[in-house]
Parts: sequence; structure tokens; C-alpha cells
Amino acid sequence: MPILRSVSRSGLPAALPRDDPHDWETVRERLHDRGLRWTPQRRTLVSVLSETRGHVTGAELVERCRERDPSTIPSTVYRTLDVFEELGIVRHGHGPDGREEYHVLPDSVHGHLHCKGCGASWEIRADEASSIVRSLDAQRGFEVDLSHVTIVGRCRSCR
Amino acid sequence: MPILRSVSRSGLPAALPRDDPHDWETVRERLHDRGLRWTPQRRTLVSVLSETRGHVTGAELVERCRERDPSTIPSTVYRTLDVFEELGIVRHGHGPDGREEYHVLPDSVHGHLHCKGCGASWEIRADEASSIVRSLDAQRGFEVDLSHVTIVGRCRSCR
DNA sequence: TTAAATGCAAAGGGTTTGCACCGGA
DNA sequence: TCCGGTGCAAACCCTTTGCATTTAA
Repeated sequence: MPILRSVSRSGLPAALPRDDPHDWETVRERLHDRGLRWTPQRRTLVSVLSETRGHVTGAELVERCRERDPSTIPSTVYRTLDVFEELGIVRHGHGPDGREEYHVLPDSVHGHLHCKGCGASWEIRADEASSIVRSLDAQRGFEVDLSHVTIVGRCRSCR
Repeated sequence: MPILRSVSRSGLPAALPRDDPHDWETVRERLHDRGLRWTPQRRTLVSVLSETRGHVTGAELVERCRERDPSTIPSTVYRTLDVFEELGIVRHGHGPDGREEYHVLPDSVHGHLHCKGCGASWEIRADEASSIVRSLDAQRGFEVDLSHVTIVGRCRSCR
């Protein structure tokens, strides 16, 4: 079962997997390689992540896990997310409302666009951000972490 | 007493430029114009804001108010910030850690650059962001609210 | 066996809310 | 007087932590 799907709610090319390097056997192996364990709770989270595109908050992940396994405990989810982040399975950033937000990887690194009118979100691909990324590098030597970028404003239909 | 751009970090009363559009008489008048009231608590917050440059979190403002008036109550500060935002005295955005963050106005609209290495912050002026702002407008009709933009990455010295 | 993970409960931090009382205009 | 503001306490929400117990390997 693939962890990622290419269905995009962003309306942008989602760039995803043919040879998905993240089927769960891989996750399990990577856990084992580090002496970590493959548990039912982690399996549930992987299952949820596999059907997640774009960004989700920790709380949303907890909720989705609970739908599949009502006995899900939040702390377990958060602790597992930490582990998964170290494994490179997810990455966290922050959303327009300031909440912690997770991206599922592999995923082209991207930022987010958030409309404060309708609340919709879109991805900003690296190539779209390249001008600002390059200029900050050139002018200030600043290396942008695009995955942490969220730009808030108004979308076309809300203007 | 000026609301903005006080160079002084010490005592409360700080004499400032006459042409400052935000001396407190103005705030008081603007409150009155709307049938709102000028209270000691609001005066304290104005005093704090007047000595604040750049961005601060709500919690920081609460703390600074408490230094001047130990009886300061958080909810009053937050409620007053809401009112002040409507008056255009402050504006809120989101910091790199996802916390609410306030800017004191008038202030050229700007975004923020945050180094995850050393934690330092810099402002991104509108002209520096113009390329990304223009391209998002052109490509998607998206109107960027620069004051909500925080770009995280690594600064020159931390790379 | 045995350290990694989990469940549970409780704390935590910042922010918000409900409500009775207070006080500015 | 009147209604906006305040103080207070409690609620809230998400997330983290401590610790005894369970369980994968």
C-alpha cells in the first residue's frame, strides 16, 4: 500500500508516485534498521498518512487515526510523528492559523498559499518560489526552507 | 505620549515627535469616535506598544504590561488588542513558531525572515517581495498579505 | 528477555469566554 | 444613567511529559 497518493486538493500538479519508495514495508524496515518497532498504532498512522495529501495538523491526524482505531491515544500519535519525521516520512511546518502542520513525504518541497477569505490552500512549487528564494540568497545569504513558508492573502474568487 | 517608534526603553513617559500620527490623543479620539473608552488598561497597553519595535507576541505584550501594571489581566490585553487592530493600531500575523504575532503600526507592510539556526529575525520589505507578490498575482490572481508572511530558513552565518 | 512503545493522566502554554461588577462619558 | 470594559475563573485546544505497564522482536 502506497503512503502517498497523487490526488491533489491543491489544484496543482501533485507530482507523485509511480515507484513509491514509501510502501509500508519500507517504513517497517527503516524502523527495524534503527532498532525501532512496527506496532499496530504505527500501522494505523501509516495508513492514515498514506491517504493524506498536502498538509494536515497533528490534531487532524489524531482524529483520522481515531476513526480507524477508536482507542487511539493522542500522545502516541504525536510521539510517532516525531519518529516518522526523523525517518523522513513526514515533515512539519506551520499553517496560516499558526498550528503545527505536517506534510507527507516524499513530496516535492513546497510552500503554501492560504486564502483568508475562503480558507482554501494551494501549494507553491519550488520553481514558483525560485525568484524570491534566489534573491534572498543573493542579497542576504539566506537559505529559504520553503516547506515552512505559508503565504496568506486572498484568492482570485475572494477578491 | 507617542505610540510608535519610541527609541526609549526606559521610563514610561517618552517625549516624541509631534508629527507622529499615533500620539495617544489620536488613539483616544479614535476610540471616542466609535463610542469606545479610554481606560487605564488601554493606556498601559498604548504605552507598551509605543516602545515596541517590530513584532511581539500577545504573551509578550501581556508580560510587558504586567511590568508596568502588575494587576494586568491577560484577557483584557487580548481584548484590547482586538480593538486596536480594528482601529489599525496593530496588525497581527504569525511567527515562525506559529504563535500569533503583532506588529505596531504605522509600519511599512513587511514580512519576516526567521533563522531556525540562531532564531534571529529580519524584515522583508515590500520591494524585496515584489517579485513573488507579482508572480502570484499574475499566475493565480492571488493577492498576498505580506504582513502574514514568515519565511523560515538559515541565515548566512548559520549555514 | 528487554528496551521500545503504549496507555493514561495530568500538566502546560497561550488564548478565549462567560458573567457579574465597575466606571468612563 | 448606561453600556463598554474589566477582573476573575474557568474553559479550551493542542501538545507534551511522567510513569507504570505492555509488547514487539
